[in-house]
Amino acid sequence: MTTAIWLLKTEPDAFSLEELAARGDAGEPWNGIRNYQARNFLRQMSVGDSVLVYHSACKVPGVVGEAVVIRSAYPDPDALEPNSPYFDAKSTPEANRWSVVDVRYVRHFRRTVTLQEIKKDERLAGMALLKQSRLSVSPVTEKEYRVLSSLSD
DNA sequence: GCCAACGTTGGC
DNA sequence: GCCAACGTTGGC
Repeated sequence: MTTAIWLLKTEPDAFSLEELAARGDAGEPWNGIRNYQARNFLRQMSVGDSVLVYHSACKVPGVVGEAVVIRSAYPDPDALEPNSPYFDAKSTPEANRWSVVDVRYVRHFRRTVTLQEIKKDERLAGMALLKQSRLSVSPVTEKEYRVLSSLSD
């Protein structure tokens, strides 16, 4: 099957692309997704899918680089952990509502493609990121990916 | 820090 | 099943 491309948002104050880079080959579980639409996209991800990493709620929001899916969706253990900020009282080991995928760092873009630039570029006008600004996991088309990559050089 | 957008919850 | 109240996201 062909590999898909996704955009994942993260607040760099909480977890940045730099921190993902520091995890090396082990990668990191992309946890804490607590929105059904975002979760459903997580569940569609396959090993090898590309991930664009977007920094939100920061000085210059935008796409900062790239990662890759190294483990497809599995139940999010944090949902069952009472001390976790992501604890969900309605989830049980038998019926965990939430999923997580593991991702590994690939590269930083030479330069950040800012939200401002994305909004200005009519080739990116269809991006799910713009249509649903609060969605933290969204699909990216091949064409959008090519435009974003070229803007990052 | 403000506030618009929008998802979730819960009473009825 | 509707919808008001509430909470969260995230740009600015």
